[in-house]
Amino acid sequence: MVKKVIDNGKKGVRYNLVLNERAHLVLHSIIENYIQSSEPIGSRTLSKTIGITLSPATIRNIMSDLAELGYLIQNHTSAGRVPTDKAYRFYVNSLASPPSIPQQIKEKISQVSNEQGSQVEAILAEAVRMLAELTKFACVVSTPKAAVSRLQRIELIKISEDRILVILVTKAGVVRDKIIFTKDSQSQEFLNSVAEFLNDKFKNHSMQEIREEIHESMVDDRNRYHDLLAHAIRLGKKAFELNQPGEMLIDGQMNLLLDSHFHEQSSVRSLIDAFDQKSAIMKILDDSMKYKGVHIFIGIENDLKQLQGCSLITASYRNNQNVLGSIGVVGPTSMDYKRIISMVDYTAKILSKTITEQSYD
Amino acid sequence: MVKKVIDNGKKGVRYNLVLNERAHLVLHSIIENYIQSSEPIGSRTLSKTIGITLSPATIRNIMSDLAELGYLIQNHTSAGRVPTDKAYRFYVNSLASPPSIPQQIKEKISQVSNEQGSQVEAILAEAVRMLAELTKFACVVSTPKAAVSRLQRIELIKISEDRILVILVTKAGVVRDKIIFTKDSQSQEFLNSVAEFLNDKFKNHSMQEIREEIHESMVDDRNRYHDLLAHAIRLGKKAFELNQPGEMLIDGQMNLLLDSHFHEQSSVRSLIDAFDQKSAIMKILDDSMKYKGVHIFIGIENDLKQLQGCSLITASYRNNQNVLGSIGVVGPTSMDYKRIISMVDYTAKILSKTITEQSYD
DNA sequence: ATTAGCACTCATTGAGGGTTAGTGCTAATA
DNA sequence: TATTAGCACTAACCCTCAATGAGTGCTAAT
Repeated sequence: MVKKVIDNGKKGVRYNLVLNERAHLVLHSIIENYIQSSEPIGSRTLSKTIGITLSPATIRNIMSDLAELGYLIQNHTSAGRVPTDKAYRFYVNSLASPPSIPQQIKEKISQVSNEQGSQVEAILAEAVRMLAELTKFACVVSTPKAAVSRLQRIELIKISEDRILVILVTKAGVVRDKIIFTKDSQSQEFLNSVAEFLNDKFKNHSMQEIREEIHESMVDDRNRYHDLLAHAIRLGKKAFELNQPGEMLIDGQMNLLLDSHFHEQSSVRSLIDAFDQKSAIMKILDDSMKYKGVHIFIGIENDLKQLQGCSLITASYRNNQNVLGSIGVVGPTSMDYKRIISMVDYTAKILSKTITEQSYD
Repeated sequence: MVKKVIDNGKKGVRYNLVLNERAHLVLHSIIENYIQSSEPIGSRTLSKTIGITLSPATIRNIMSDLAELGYLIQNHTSAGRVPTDKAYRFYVNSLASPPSIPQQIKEKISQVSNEQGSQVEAILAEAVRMLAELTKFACVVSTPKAAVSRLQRIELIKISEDRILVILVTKAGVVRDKIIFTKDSQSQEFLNSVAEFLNDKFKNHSMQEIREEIHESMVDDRNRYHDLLAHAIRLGKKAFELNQPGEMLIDGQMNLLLDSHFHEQSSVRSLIDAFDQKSAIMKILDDSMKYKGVHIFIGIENDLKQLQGCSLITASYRNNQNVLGSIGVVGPTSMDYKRIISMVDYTAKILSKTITEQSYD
């Protein structure tokens, strides 16, 4: 491991692995140039576009240092330099929190579901589509986690002798339905009573809480002898368990295929598979819900192999009470971070606002 | 327009524009070769692979005739021949109704939702995904038309002072929900009565019928003075109107992009747009519901410009009572028709079987 | 009616050569 | 001592050109 010493500007004082201001500027400039052109940046080109006057030779020296420090690589001896993932990390860290965003884009994003009475899923679908259209990359959004969302109402509908359709409406405005089976057939009237009972008892509780409370009720022996209660517990257990794993909406996958960065590589196939499986990307979105504001995963930082040529930019959205989910953009590591970050950030904000307004409170 | 006369085999008798048996064989062979190799077929190659002994020169003569009749084209003078859309039409017409299908594939398709209690949408999603995986093309399926499906149950849920969540469960097993607005706030109890009234009156009626009956009730002045009835009619009108336009599920679009046939052309972008808009493809699926069994749209036969490089193979699925929707494959005109037709046909059959079993009757 | 033979066409491939954008190193310079 | 000019060197890119090969259409022989 080579440890290169670079002058930090102050005469006589030297630090290991610290770049001076000029080196920062050069690196910054290389990255922005590369993001624009997608072509290796040479010393000559750079000396023209960079603000200060600096000869190609000097730039070459600096570039050589940056390369040794792992910020740049050369594809072959006589080619320009290309930023590494480390360089992009440096770059995004140096960006001020969400860069400004053109008014025009703002207005476009704001159009996401100003229509009254849209369901949450529809709003999310529209948002992810809009974001894909604006960014020209693939976009994903996770639907509100069932576990944290609060019950608005439950309905039990008898659809055949042994099947009951359960409909759960959450405060966040999501409707979920599933079918459960019973051995002993119940009348619709009885089911209505059971549903009413569950509504009374669990309205405004989170799914997580409900599951726990039901579990507690089950261990309490006394409840067994109360017919309605016993059925309510038994059906409730089935109704609230295993609320299907968090869903994810995807849009604009096509954009990636048409993007020259991916077109060249043969790794397209595996990238698509990653999207098909969903679970891995879902995990990243879940992760990102922990962070406040925009969060960025760059290339190699992704656990998932197939995503290592990509960067993910995510932001969580929420209603009054909870963080509900996360929206994100998947693109090449050399994407225009400033632009995309501001879009993701703003979209998440609009999403939060819209969903809060539509909440059933 | 040249009218070529070809010997039909019987000495001395000649018909206009009728191919003799040998010409049929040659055309058939060219098409099957081309489907396999995707490369222009030359006379030499063909004379080797075709069953009967026929010199390249003879084949050249026949090919020349076929070209004049519009079954083959040459990209340039010294290239082999390529089948036209007309040739594919000839080919599929000559195929016996659904070709046989390997047991292995059969079993795979049969796995589509043997899981109990799946919702129709989930079954369709699984079927379309399976078909995309097997065919390696893009696949689409239209969800059951709301208009023809019969009401199993309606629920009205008050979610805020001015919003009511309507849930419609159809016999076909589809759950639809939407939000309607009211000016005058009603209690949940009252909504329950209204729902009960609507259930009594309209259960087993098709959406189409219900809309008509409601319309009739509205013009009957006497109903205005009955409070429950008046509300039921008013809410019912909103609840049953404009059941969102038929949905369509898509899977495997990526397969098209990775397919060499499309990769070459620059028309990929417009094809994607066609999928994004959905409406045009939806229309074709709707069309195809009229036909019994498999139906095939080849290249130029498609009204939609963007689809003219493609063939669509569709088959409708149904339950006991109605044709519900249509499932289809979109691929290049040079697809392996035998293989795809059998798969689409079998998938539609399995789909019909599964959905009939899951129907709420 | 069929086929062998021949001249011709055109896409594809690979080699050679010039051009260009880039590098690293060294010596001169401010 | 930091910066820069100069120079030799590299490798991708592009152009041209010739050889190759799969294919054709036409004509004459079978």
